[in-house]
Amino acid sequence: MRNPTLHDVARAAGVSYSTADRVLNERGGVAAKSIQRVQRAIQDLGYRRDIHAANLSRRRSYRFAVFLPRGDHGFFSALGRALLAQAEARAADRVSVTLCDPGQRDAGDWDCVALVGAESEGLAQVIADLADRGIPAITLVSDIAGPRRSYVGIDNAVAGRTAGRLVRLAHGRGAGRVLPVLGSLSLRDHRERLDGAAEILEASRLTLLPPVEVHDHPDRMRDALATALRADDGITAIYSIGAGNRGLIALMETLGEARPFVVLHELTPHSRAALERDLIDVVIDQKPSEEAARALDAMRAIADGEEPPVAVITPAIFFKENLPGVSA
Amino acid sequence: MRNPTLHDVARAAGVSYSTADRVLNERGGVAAKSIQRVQRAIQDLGYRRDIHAANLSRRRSYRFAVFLPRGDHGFFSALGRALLAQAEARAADRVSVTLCDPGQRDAGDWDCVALVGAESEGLAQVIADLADRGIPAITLVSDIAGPRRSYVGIDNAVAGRTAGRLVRLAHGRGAGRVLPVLGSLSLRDHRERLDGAAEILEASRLTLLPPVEVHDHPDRMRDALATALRADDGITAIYSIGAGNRGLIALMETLGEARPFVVLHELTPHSRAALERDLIDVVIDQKPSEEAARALDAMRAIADGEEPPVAVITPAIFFKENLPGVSA
DNA sequence: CGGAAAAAGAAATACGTCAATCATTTTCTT
DNA sequence: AAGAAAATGATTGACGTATTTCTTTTTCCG
Repeated sequence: MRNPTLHDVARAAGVSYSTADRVLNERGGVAAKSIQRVQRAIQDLGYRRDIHAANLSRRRSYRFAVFLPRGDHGFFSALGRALLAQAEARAADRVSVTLCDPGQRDAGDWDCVALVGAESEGLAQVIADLADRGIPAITLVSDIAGPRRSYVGIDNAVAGRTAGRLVRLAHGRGAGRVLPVLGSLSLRDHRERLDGAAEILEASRLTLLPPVEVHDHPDRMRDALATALRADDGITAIYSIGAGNRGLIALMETLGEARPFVVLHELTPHSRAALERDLIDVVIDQKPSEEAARALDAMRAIADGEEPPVAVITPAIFFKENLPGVSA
Repeated sequence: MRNPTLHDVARAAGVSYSTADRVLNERGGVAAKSIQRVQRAIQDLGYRRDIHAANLSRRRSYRFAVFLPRGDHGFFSALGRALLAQAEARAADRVSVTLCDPGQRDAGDWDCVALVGAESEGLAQVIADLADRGIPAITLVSDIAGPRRSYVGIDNAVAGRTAGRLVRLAHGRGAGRVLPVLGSLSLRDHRERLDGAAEILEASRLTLLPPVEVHDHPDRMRDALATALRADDGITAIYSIGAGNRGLIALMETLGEARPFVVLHELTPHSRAALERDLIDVVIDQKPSEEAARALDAMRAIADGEEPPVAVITPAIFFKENLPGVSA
């Protein structure tokens, strides 16, 4: 009943433990036919290396680095916190996470690193650098062009379509004008969300207005929105694609009952409070803690030489009515 | 830098390894003052037992049992599959899961068991029985009254409120009549969902009709719905709380464009296809695979003598537009 | 066939914990 | 103070794998 050990494999293959070990760990210096016999035995017995015993023996720990954009970019700081919390929770599994600054030259000896995919910056350089050093990498939040890598994050186009669907739902069969607000059109994720929303709104009686860029800044958000609403009193919905929602919320507070329907991203204490106070209608959340958990799962699998599980995170939709309790 | 071992603890406490071990594993026969010194050292050094080394040494495996209602009750069979899949994925962590029939007398030697909370059946008996044998238990899907246990599942009241919110959203400021369909009013989760939905609809211009009981049966579902729709042509929305949705979907197919707004539970191949074909509007999903994962997390923590993490699962909301890819 | 190289085997130590045994020391009883 | 009991210490061999060193056997080549 017990799982077979490498000793069992060796016995079944009719070779010594040493040889089985040499094959398993690809140490070389083994005749082709021995390799085959061992692999055959591994197959037959369904042998799987006991990864915990192996880790114990080689005193291995999982040293992961995550490069997050610096600054208090709401979602990224939440993700950073979630990653550290997850690492703490997995201390028993020998997982450690270090948050790094993407600007800085890195010379760490990592088992795997995670990067936030963004086209700007010298990211391609960093990746090439890592590849040179034989360090595997995954991307977070937003995938990146280039050699295929494992990706953990939400599908931004799906998020945008979800927003579009919610806006449509809120309008019933009626008409309306939807104002998209985003950080910048040069940000890939923002563009993807916008395109996703546009795709859904196209087929309806709703008009998607040209997007306003507010560079994720609350004050600009507030001013730009106030201006836009003054200029066009037919706006029935706002889709806030990026950050800076404190400004949006503050503005909604001044409008009272007559405010447009509002969809925004990321569940934060602010957006949560705004939902509860009926200042906004829907929050689409990327679930940083789930993303952190899946990212570590993927990195561990890669470090163990396994195939990382596919992990596309379905964004959560929160209304006032289904806010999670204290836990999340 | 390395984590302290029990040897380090013993040295720091000025006792032998044996004594430290006796304290750690509560083997008894240790003087009070030695106990204190060891515990002090554990504190000071921040010692944490290497659970993997421990498991290796005692050849431990996690033997879990899950009692699921028999029959092809859509969600439960999905949950069962998810549990087995999760167990397979955690084989490296020595996790094994056995699905059991709640009717049968059980004499297994489990490290932890999970039960579906339902008031009926001799469940209280089973739980008492387990307690006698010193086997810890958690509840799934629907919590149960009685001594506090760890619970993993969605909050059905929240799910119901979510459905209510979606129905309201779909009606804008307009009026409408909402028909709830459920398996039986005697099922706690169904009642909870209904109450949740009622709570949200109350404050609106929508009327919540008396619920129809269809006993989770597709044919009854279809007939009952057809009858109801014929009798009341003012029905603008249907909230299907339980199972048997194949019947609902088949009926919608015959109605064409004029069909009411439909919210139902559980993402299955059927409901998924119906979403894609615009036969229904929203699916609220309990995420069986996530529930399985969290359940195993909780069971493992309990078996390791740790505090199980709180895990209330926020139901996912699916439209046609945000259906997950192949993976989920 | 002889010698070198390649392949295979044997053995030991370690990782951190568990569990058991036996010897020794300390503490308690009366 | 003697003897019993309690507490402590010392030691050992697992668990399944990694890793190294050393020896022995096999294979290959000229």
